[in-house]
Amino acid sequence: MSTRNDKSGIRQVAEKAGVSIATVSRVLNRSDKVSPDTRERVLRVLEDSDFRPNAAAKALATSRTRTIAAIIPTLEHSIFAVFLNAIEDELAQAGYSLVIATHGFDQDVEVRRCNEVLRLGAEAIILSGSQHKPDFLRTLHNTGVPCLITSVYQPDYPYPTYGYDNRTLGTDAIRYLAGLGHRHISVVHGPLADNDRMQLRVQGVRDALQFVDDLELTMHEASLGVGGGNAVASEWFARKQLPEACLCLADVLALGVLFEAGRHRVTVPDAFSLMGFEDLEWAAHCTPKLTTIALPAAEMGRAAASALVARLDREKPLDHQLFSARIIERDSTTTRQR
Amino acid sequence: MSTRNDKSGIRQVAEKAGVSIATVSRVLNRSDKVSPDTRERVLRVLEDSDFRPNAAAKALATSRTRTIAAIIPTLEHSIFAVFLNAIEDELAQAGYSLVIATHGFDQDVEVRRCNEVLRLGAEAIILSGSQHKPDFLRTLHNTGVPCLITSVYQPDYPYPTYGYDNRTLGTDAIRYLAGLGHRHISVVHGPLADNDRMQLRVQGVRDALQFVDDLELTMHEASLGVGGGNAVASEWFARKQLPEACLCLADVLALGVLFEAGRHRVTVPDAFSLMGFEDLEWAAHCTPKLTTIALPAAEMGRAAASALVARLDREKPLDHQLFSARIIERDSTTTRQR
DNA sequence: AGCACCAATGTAACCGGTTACACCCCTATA
DNA sequence: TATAGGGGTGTAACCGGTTACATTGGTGCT
Repeated sequence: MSTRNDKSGIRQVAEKAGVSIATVSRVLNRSDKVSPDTRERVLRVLEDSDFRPNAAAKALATSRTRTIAAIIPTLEHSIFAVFLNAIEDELAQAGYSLVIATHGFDQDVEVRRCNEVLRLGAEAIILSGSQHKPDFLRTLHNTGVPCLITSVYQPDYPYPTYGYDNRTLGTDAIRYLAGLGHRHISVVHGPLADNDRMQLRVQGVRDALQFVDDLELTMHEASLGVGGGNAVASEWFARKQLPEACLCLADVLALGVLFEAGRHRVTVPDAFSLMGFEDLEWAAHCTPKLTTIALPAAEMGRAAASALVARLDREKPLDHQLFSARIIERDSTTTRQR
Repeated sequence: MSTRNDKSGIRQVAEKAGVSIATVSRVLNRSDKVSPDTRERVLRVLEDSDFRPNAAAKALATSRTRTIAAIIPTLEHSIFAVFLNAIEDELAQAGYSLVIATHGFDQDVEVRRCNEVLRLGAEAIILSGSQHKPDFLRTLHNTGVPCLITSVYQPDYPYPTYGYDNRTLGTDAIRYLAGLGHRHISVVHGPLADNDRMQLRVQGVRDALQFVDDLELTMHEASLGVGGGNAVASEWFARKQLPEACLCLADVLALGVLFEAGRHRVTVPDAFSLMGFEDLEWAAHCTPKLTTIALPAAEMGRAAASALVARLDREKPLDHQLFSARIIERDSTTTRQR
């Protein structure tokens, strides 16, 4: 129940323990050359004086803040939440703190937010996606602050990427559906502006045209949410023209399509095969259970965090890393009955 | 393309502009007494020298970090993501940064994480729920760091709460269902341990017994996820005993119940009325559209953030604030046919 | 005894800003 | 003309740690 105005700093502790501030600092940090009994004495004082080291002072003296920033589009897509949760957990274990900044898919805001966290002292930056304001990455690189691009994997990219091969996965998804006998596939994707992950998936989908004969694709853009999926499917019902198969490039879109189908008393996969992308928590529990591509977001977050920690603590250079996503076959897809 | 080793600090800027560091600092902060032309000159130098003020130094000198921390159970429940997104946005506008720490519903971890962010220099803390480790709040209060309890509203609580009246909302939900003629209601809730919001809702549900005659409640605990809802409903189908109405104290649980019903070719609300709690994005888009209680999480986050900013910037004292949630009647509930 | 050496500890400079106070110079007033 | 007043600016102390270097005292060797 210490009263106010103790101003318990390292100097107060030093005085109480009858040693110099240097010794206290040494006890606080490396066990470096401090005699056992002195250490004991200092530790004892440290115990009951509620000393809380001033991070700003420490940061100023050492030029280390032990803070890493993640700059993401939004927290409201669960996939980012899962990703960040893993990062936060991993960083906490390594004694680092996470600062989160969101930009709402706006590249200008992203630059602004990045400058803010840099000013704040972030020692490393986790970015999402490879598409950024021109020069942004170069400028960032010039600051000397390590930076990791996540959610995409592009080994030829000038900065290290940790992520999935969104493009190939898009192709894989179509090939999978084609393998079930589907040739006319409706693809529902989210807004493409400022979202390169989505763009890559779409590109991958288009690539499939080269591999699959007689393939016909119909693209639909929808807002990234269950409502977006609803809207697209609702169109189909309005014109009474259902797809043979539907690939949604985000699980939430698939959920929207699924619900809309239910609203029209149409069941999946009887009426059409439905496939998602991401494998969010509910995908394994919906009806029918959703066939989708499992993105190991948590694993990626964990790896990104520990790579940056290794970079900062042990100078370990950053490299690209691919996280393999795989198709999870569940009940929402079926072979085409001819 | 500034080369390395510029070490652009306030002293370098001062030198380049031919003024003293005090003047640069003055230009950087309040417009306080600096002659227009001097300011102009300094600003010009500031322009092309990529000067980035050192936040640690500033924090050390001013004892201000302009950082606020939010300590929440997990990012993986969308409701928290929505909440944080709003906080982050609001803080960014006020020039504050948000540090996020999660504790995974573990009170000991919560204390630990709180100490970390405090050490890091958080000037205010946003907590979730009123249930914490004994003495935690008192100790926190003794540090002098303003703290806001969110997600609950308890005007008699010794620390300011910003939130909903979870208990009354629980009662309201049951009364609403009772009003539709339902008397035998199955209530599905998430784990109660270390989650007082859930406990309050359950308590509120029980309170309803005093207001509604012949009311019969059956409580079911489930893990907080779609899978949890599945499991509970699956039991009902296994023993072929469906509820007349089902209240899920979290939307995800309702989603699980809904999907399980679909799996057994049972439609809602024909077979039973289903009601959720939270109003997540998809609730307005599922089939049937879910009747639920809309928690204004974003509004609450925004208000919490700006209250703390007002407290820090203008000494405005914190108080309790109630956010009214209301029942959104949609299609998953119906009157009981006798 | 004298000396080298080393471990333990203290002193003080330093990190990069902020800001109290001193100072200078110019104008208004007596 | 002497003086007070005040705006603009600079000097230096300070924030609370870290750490290079100095200092001290003890041990082992010749």
